[in-house]
Amino acid sequence: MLKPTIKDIAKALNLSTSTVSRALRDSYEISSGTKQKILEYAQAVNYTPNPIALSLRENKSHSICVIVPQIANAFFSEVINGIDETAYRRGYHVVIFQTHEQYEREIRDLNSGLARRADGVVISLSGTTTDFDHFRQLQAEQVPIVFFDRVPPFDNCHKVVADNFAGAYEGTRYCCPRAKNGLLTLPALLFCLSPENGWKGIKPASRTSGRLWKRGLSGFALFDTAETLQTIEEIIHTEHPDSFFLSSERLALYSLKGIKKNQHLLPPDLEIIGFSNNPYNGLLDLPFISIQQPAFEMGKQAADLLIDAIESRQKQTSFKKIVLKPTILAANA
Amino acid sequence: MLKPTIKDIAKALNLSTSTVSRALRDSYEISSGTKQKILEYAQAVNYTPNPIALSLRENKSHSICVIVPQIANAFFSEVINGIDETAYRRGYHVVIFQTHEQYEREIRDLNSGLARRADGVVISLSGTTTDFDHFRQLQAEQVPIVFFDRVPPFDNCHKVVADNFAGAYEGTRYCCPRAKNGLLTLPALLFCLSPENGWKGIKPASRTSGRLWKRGLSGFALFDTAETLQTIEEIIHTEHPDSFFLSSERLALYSLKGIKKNQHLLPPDLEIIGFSNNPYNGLLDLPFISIQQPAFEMGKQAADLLIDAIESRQKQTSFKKIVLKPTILAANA
DNA sequence: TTTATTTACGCAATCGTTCCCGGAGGCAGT
DNA sequence: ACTGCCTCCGGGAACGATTGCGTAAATAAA
Repeated sequence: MLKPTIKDIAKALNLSTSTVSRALRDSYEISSGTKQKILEYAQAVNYTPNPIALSLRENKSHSICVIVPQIANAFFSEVINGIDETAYRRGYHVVIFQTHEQYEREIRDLNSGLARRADGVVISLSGTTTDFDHFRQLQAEQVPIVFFDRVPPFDNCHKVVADNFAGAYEGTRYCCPRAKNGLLTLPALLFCLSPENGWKGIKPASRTSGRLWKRGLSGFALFDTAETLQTIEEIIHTEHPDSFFLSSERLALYSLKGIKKNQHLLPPDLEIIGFSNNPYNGLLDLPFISIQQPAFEMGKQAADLLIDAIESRQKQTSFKKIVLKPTILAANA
Repeated sequence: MLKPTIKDIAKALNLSTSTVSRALRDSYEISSGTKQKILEYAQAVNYTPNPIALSLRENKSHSICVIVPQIANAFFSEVINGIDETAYRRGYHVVIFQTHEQYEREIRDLNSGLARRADGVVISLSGTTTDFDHFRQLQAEQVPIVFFDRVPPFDNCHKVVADNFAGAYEGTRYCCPRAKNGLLTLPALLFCLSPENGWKGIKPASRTSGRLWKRGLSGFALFDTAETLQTIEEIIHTEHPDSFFLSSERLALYSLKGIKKNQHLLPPDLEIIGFSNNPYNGLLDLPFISIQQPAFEMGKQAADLLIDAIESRQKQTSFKKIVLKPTILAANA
């Protein structure tokens, strides 16, 4: 049997749909006798309101659109977990989209999420997004939107980020004192970590210790796993670094593989530091000091911020930026 | 400005909504002149059909409901990735729910997913689900549903699983020949791996090598991370095993932490084997042989199976069971 | 008894779209 | 000229729910 509708109930009880609807919403206009009859019958046939009909009427879907570069990633999946936690608690559904680091898919995901009348968007920018007109557009249309982790370079929007400056600073301070031949970084994602914060986070620390800094390759080639591996191997062979700074989760994994494979070429007191939320970090065979972003908390706060924005009917004028502290996890801890 | 509707276009061009609708669907009943005018105008105002209205009319949402125990898990997030891949390709949206291993939430997730008129469900059972009436109910209501990995013990449903028998068999064969004091397993999830397969997978291997097998604790306490850690430490202190079989991703992580912490109590040629999809497995400081389930492929196939079922209008009478081969990843490979 | 007020419900529009009818006008065949 | 048949388009119901408005009956106030 198909899902019963209000019409079915009305017909069965010889009432009008308006009466049934009002009874179900416990309106004062309906006598308690009628109310009870309707409630009982609805219970009996297991009536549930059709949210699609409601969405159509109210132009609201009670769902939020979550757009991330990739789901299968320790950081993003934990953020999604946090978003889900809050959304579930506050009665929203979570619809997921992946950009696979592609600007074009970001646009398409955004369009298709909003075509479905998502009430708002939580997003972490794709690695190839350098143009932000599509977000300007959404802002003009008053679509509630919250950015997390990889955020756009302008201020009039809600943001939830980790304090990557502090993370990188503390992390490199931890690492540098023992670094001898320089610190090498693969800054593929640093522009996302925010250009002003990522490098600032590293630079002061490096000046403190007075070490040589050298950039590795930059750019998006490093999103490709094979290329990451190849790049790190090249660097190892030509530069013989004794320390590494790995600026993102995805980068970390394949860099570590490359380092492990060529470990015989590297000094025994090798230092590696990087952003990573992988839960296995404490169990690695490599001296990997990870800067762990508070992913779950970021997700929770981003969702709360978004739902607050959705539910406050008034036009957004002020914007929040929430900054959370990362934690440093020493190798083999 | 709000999204333009068919009605807006009709009004602007002095036509009826029927004509506009037909023109947009390229109906033969509309003259090419009119058609072109409508198409051009639609393009100009950036018209996109309202999928909610369509859903209401067709009683179809073009979205699939995905229910997993947890998102932030290397295995499940990769499965979701696979589901998303297929769903995106075939024009469906993915709505995610987590049970957190709770039967009650499984019921609620199922209800709320279907209340939103999801066209079908892809699900991996919660660890505390022992009763399957809710699925029987859905089957009676002809809701398309595909189970993966943790599947119910009856046959008349679609399933996508890894060949855990082969995985465990191969894995233990790999491991056992060198095991001396017996193999110890934490079978918390083995009932999910399917009672007949999980243990069968281990037993033949153990008989082959003639070793002693001993069960660790069973039950759901092991879903709790702190308790997993405590349990594994107890086992280490009392049993002094020289090998471990860890039957799930979540179990693996905390067991490994316990093993690492107490490594000094264990023999140097320790053997550990278990199901795990963590990408860092090859980089661990422990001799962990992981049985990797083809998570992405499982997700893809599950989604294809589901969408096929959704789109074949006829009542399902035969059911598919897809079995995929796991791969064994040697330690430090 | 008449009038005013409340109680308890029904009617119909609305959201955006599709699609079954029906119908006007043009053209050819008889 | 009459019938038949296309071509091209509009009217209106339907999907499921909510809600402003109207109104009958019941009750209260005069």
